[in-house]
Parts: sequence; C-alpha cells; structure tokens
Amino acid sequence: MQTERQKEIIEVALELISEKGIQGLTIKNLSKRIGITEPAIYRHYDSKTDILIAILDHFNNNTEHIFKREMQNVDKSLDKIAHLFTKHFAHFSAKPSLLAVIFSEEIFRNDPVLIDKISKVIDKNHQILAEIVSVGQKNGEIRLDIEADHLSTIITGTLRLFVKRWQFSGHTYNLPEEGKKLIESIKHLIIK
Amino acid sequence: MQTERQKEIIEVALELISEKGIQGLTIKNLSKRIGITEPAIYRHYDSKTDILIAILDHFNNNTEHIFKREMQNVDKSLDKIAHLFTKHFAHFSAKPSLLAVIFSEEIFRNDPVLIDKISKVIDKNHQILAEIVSVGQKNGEIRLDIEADHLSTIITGTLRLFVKRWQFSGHTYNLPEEGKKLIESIKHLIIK
DNA sequence: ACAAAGTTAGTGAACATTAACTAACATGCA
DNA sequence: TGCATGTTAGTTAATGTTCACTAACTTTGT
Repeated sequence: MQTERQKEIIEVALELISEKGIQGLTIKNLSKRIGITEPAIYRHYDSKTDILIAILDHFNNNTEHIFKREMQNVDKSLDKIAHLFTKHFAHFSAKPSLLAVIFSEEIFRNDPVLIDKISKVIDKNHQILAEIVSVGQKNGEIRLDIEADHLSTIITGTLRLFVKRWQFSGHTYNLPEEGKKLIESIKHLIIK
Repeated sequence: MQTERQKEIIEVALELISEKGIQGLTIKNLSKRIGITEPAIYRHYDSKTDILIAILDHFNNNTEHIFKREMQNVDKSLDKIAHLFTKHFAHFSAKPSLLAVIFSEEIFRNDPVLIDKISKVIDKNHQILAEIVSVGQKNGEIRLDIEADHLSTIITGTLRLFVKRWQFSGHTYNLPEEGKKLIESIKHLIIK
C-alpha cells in the first residue's frame, strides 16, 4: 500500500509533468512544491525510476478498472465502446495531468523496465477493445467486413488523437461534450 | 541553405532521438558520433534550440511536399488518401528516425517557439486532409453522414497509432505491407 | 594571408543521489 | 511509571556526473 506522502509525491509528480513535460519532473521541483527537502523524497521512494514506475502503475490500475467494469456492466457491444469513450473523456477532463503522462510514452524511453511496462499496457488495452469488437461482430451489432483488430486500432487511434489535440489546444473546449459527437460518428462508422 | 555539416548534424540528431529519445540528444553524443568535438558543433548551429528548430523544419518541408504533391496528382479523393498513407508508410519505413520526432510533440515542450511551430504543423495537415475528404464527399465518393472534420481525425488518428505501434514493436514487421491492409479497411469504412 | 572549422581546457548550473545528523514519536521492559 | 531503544521523517552539506556553452588557440584549404 501507499502512504499519504507517497500518494502526495505521485500527485505532485503528475502535476509537474503535466505543466512542463517530463523535464519538469526533477527531485528538486518535486520536493520544493511539496515543501520538503530533496533528500526527504528518498525516504519514500528509493529512486526517481521508482517514482515513474508508481505513476505507471497508478495509471494502469485506473484504466484497467474502467475497462474491466465496462466489460461486465453493459451487454451491447456498441454501448460498451461508447461508455468506454465517455468514461475516458470524463476522466481526462477531471484530471488533465494524467494525459501528459499517458500519451507521452517517449518519456519513459530511458529505462527498459519502464518501456516494457508501458508496452504491455498499450497492448493489453488494444486486445480488450478488439475482444469487445469481436463479440459485437458475432452478435450482429458491428460490421463484419473489417477485422476486429483494425477496428480496434481505428477506435483507439481516433480517441488518442482527439484527446491529444484537446491537450494541445490548452483545454480550450469541452472534451466530454465534443467527444460525444465523435463517439456518435464512430458508432455510425462501425455499426452493421 | 544548409551546409553539408549542418545536414549531417540534423541527420545524426534524428538518429540519436530515434535511438534513445530526446534525452539521447546531447551535444556530447552528437559530436562524438560525428567525430568532432563539442564546441565544433557551435560552428554550425548557435544553440541546441536552433538544432531542434532545424529538425522541425526538415520534417515540415518533407510532409508538406508529400501532401501538396498528392493534392494535385491523383483526381479521386479515395486514391489521394490511400496514396497519402502509402507514401507516409514508405517514408517512415525508410527513415524510422523521423518517427521518434514526429510523434513526440512533448519533446519540444520546453520552448514556446518550438511548441508553436509543431502545433501549426499538426493543424495544417489536419486541415489539408479534411479538405481532401470534403471534396470526396462532394464528388460522391465518400459517405456524407459523418462530417469531414471527424473523418480526418479518424484517418489521421488511425495512421498515427498504427505507426506508433510499429515503432514500439521495434520495427519487427513490415510497415508498408501491413499498412496496405489497414488502408483497405479505412477505404471500406469511409466509402459511400 | 585569411577565413572556416577544428582543437583544448574550462565555465557555472542542474542533475540524482548519499552521508551524517536530529527531533519527535513509539515500543518494550524493570 | 519511567527509562532505554528503535523508528520515522525530516534536515544540511556534499558527492560525482552531465549538461549547454565559451574563450583562446591551432590547423587546413583556397
């Protein structure tokens, strides 16, 4: 389990990355914002890499939660996908700091441990979505002329670019609202 | 115009970013690989930021070329889009070093000049593609029930994620070949 | 002979991390 | 109860490394 201080460190680390990119995440900045000295950070995490790992785990648990719950709750595949989008938009809108981390895999390129971890996350999410699509195809909800794997790439790719553009705009428009329209377009696109 | 040495510096800089991410691009690494000393770099570029700007310009010129030529050559919109994909795949396959830069906008977060530059590039490309789609809709080639802007996001997002996944896999499969299949899927998706 | 392109040697700043120490609090035992 | 011991979470000071960049000098090609 995480202590209060550990949670605080992760939260502030996300803030810093969100504000200034990965280069803004230094032990100095981290400690300054929390209000303790640099070495004190090492009472809670052994190294900076451990902090980054904790961030990845944090994100991983979060989406895994969303994905898995969505798999069970609704029964129509199209609704599942729509819900997935909506949940993500709401999530990002409430906590934009996560965004800067999630869509910046290059950030973790230094460490082989980190790159392996994030690779697996991406792969897993892709496979879960492909599975949902595949079920939808068997149910007769989703078109069959395009393989589930491609549809999953199309859906995820669209989501990612859309959110990224929102991030780049400085969050100037309403993500969940505009996202709703995009979800409708995607539904039309993949429906049988 | 660029001197031979300047071209070499940009090329090697791309290599380094490709291999180790932005943190791999240091004046030391750069000079070592070229085979000169660090201060010699400053005979050719005034600062590291100037090198990053040159990289962005390099990329900008490249895609602008591809996009603009494609706008004129073929007359069917669907073929234009297919060609655009194919060209990009071939381009990235031949020069994977570009990839690490193009899809890593966070890299440039330090400098406001750089972030403004890359924002404009992304926006411009999106608009060009949206325009192609829009023409295709008027011609009766592309479905009308989804707005051109959304279709452009869907197409670009798919392309980006697909290429990114290839990059993440360590270029283990054939990008142009697998890409061809994805292009077919997208064609089916947006055709009227 | 002169300018371009290189060198050596160094700068100060930032980086993650460690060492040594301390105050406050908790635990165990006579 | 009260002292001894240990733990937690912080401090100051310093380590070695890497960073981008500079001043001053040398080589090289026209």
